[in-house]
Amino acid sequence: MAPAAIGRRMNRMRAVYERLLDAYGPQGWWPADTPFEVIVGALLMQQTAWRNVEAAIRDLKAAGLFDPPAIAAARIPILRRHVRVAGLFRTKPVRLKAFCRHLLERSGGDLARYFDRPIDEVRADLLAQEGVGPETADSILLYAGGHPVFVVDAYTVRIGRRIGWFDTDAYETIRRQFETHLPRDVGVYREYHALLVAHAKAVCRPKPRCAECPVQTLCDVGRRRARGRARTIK
DNA sequence: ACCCAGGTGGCCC
DNA sequence: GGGCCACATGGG
Repeated sequence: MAPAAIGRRMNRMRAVYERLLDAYGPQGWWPADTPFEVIVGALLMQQTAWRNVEAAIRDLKAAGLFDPPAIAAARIPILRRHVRVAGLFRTKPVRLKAFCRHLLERSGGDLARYFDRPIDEVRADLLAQEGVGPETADSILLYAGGHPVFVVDAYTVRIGRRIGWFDTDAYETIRRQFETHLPRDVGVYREYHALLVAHAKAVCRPKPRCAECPVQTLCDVGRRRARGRARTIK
């Protein structure tokens, strides 16, 4: 794409960011006290309402099971009891425990040390863990490790498609698009992703509530797509 | 009684 | 590369 076109796309992505920020305010994500809590939340969150993840985290804390050594040493039936509320209870406890064991082996459970490598190396290491796909890996990198990667989730895909920014759900394609057109800034990446989630929960639902949409800019762009002017950026 | 939730891994072609 | 499926609880 020509530099001028990249510039226009960049301006539009930043304009939408400003609109979202005006509409919903700073989200201050990720909602966690420590990097480790980000990791636990990311592993339990998959395909589950956040409310239930919070309950599971509270339960684990109350049981004294909230650091890598404790979880790595816990028996699966015990872990299962505490995370059951987060669903998928046959896989999540096993993956959580295995991940903590890996953290211990890799860096003695020291997360600062774990993340202190080139992004690509940490990302590959995360993706090699059972139950860690691209979104979970990038959530951990961005919100726990402070690495500048843009997180793509189902909400990002839904909103982006409706706006007409892309016509695909290919994770890497969409991630590259955001990272290409935004400044490489951890703060912006964190806030943008959180704002997209806020927007999806508020009005950009499976059945959109466009009449109540406080971010008219998005609707304007959406109308362009409705007239067949959408373009997928390669 | 549905549908949905901040996915992932295992299939298949 | 893409499409479909099971996984499991809890809330609307």
